[in-house]
Formats: sequence, C-alpha cells, structure tokens
Amino acid sequence: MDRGELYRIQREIASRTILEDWISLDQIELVAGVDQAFLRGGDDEGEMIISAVVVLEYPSMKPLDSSYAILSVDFPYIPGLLTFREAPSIIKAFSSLDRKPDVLFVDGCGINHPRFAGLATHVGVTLDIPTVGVAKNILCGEGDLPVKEGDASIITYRGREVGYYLKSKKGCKPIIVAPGHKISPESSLKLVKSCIRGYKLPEPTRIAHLLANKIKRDGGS
DNA sequence: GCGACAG
DNA sequence: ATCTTGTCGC
Repeated sequence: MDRGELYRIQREIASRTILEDWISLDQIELVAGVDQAFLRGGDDEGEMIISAVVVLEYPSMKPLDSSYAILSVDFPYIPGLLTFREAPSIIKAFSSLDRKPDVLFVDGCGINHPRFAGLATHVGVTLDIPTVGVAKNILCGEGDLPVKEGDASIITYRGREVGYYLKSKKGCKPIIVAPGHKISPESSLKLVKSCIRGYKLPEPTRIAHLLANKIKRDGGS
C-alpha cells in the first residue's frame, strides 16, 4: 500500500466520523483508557507493541477491568499515519475486555489531524464506539496556550475547530484534547476535565500508561 | 525548497 | 515511543 492509498483510507474514516454525543455525560458509567509501550526486538525478531486498556468507574475513577494485547509491529512511525502502527493492537486489546466502557480515551489525535482522522478517530469509527483523543504534543492546528490551570483554548485547523489545549495542571505543558468519534468537541473537553485527578493526564490515560509499562517490565505476559 | 511532525 | 541520573522548580 502506497502513501496515497493510506490517505484514502483516512479520508474514508473521516467521512464516517460522527461529532455528536452518543451518550450524555451524566449517563456515563464507565470510561476507559488505552496506551502503548514497545518491546525491543531481538536480533532476529522485530519489535513488539503492547496495548493496555483499563476500564474505570465514572466518576469515581475506580479501576474495574483491564486487558492487553501484544502484536509484532509491522508499520513504522510516520507522523500522520500513526493509526497504521498502533490501531491493530488497540482494537485487539479492546475486544478482549469483559466490560465495555461508554467512552474510550486514546493517546494521540482525534479529528485534530491533517486528514481529520487521527488514531482516536480511526479506532472509534472502526469499533463504532465513542472515543476521545488525548495528546501531549500537537500534530497540526493552532490555538492560544492556556496559562491558568483548568483553562482551555480552541485549536483550529484549516478553518475548523478540531480540539482544545487544556492546562490540566500547573507547571505542566497543556495537553491536547479532541473528539475522536461519537462525541462532540465540547463534551470531549468536559469529560477529560472531569477525569483529571491531580495529574497532567486524565486517569484513564494515566492508568493505562502505567499498566502498559508494567507489562513491559514483566517482559510481556 | 525548508521546516514541522501524535507515539 | 525509547535510551537514562540527577536535578531544577513549584
């Protein structure tokens, strides 16, 4: 598959994206987060990708379930094409969950993407579930940087409002929040803000990150 | 052409 | 993302 074919797939995903709330915030009971870690490949084996998913009770943020998947990496990291590298393991890990969440937080872009189809959007459309993208760095788009903790500012790209910068914690660089699928930009921001518990990253993402690294330390298993 | 560039 | 100890700042 050449670059053009992959772009075509992303535009197809973007055309199927729904930016409306599939569930009102006050009806949410379970939220989940997924994050990746990598295992260095041996001399003859390629690297492996670990996707760890954690389901939390909302809004208590109490962990209720988790799962993970490990696959061999078959695609390089290319800005804008991250989905072809990480989506497979995320989908596999999510599918093996016992309890399905109302919304899934994915590390990376949502519609704040060159072709409006970041990892969170791609995963959301593929699994047909609400997703939110939470990134630590911006890929594209522009917006003012919020200065006060709790403040957020809109990020625009090609004339469209694609997400927000959120000053989630004082002393920390703002994180980027964007809708992935089946959720509005406003609700994405409100939901992420309501999942912050004293750290830079919202609990679903933070806990998933910890789990992914734990699995990695234990050599994957 | 040059620089930027999720994880 | 990953390789890595100490260290500066709130």
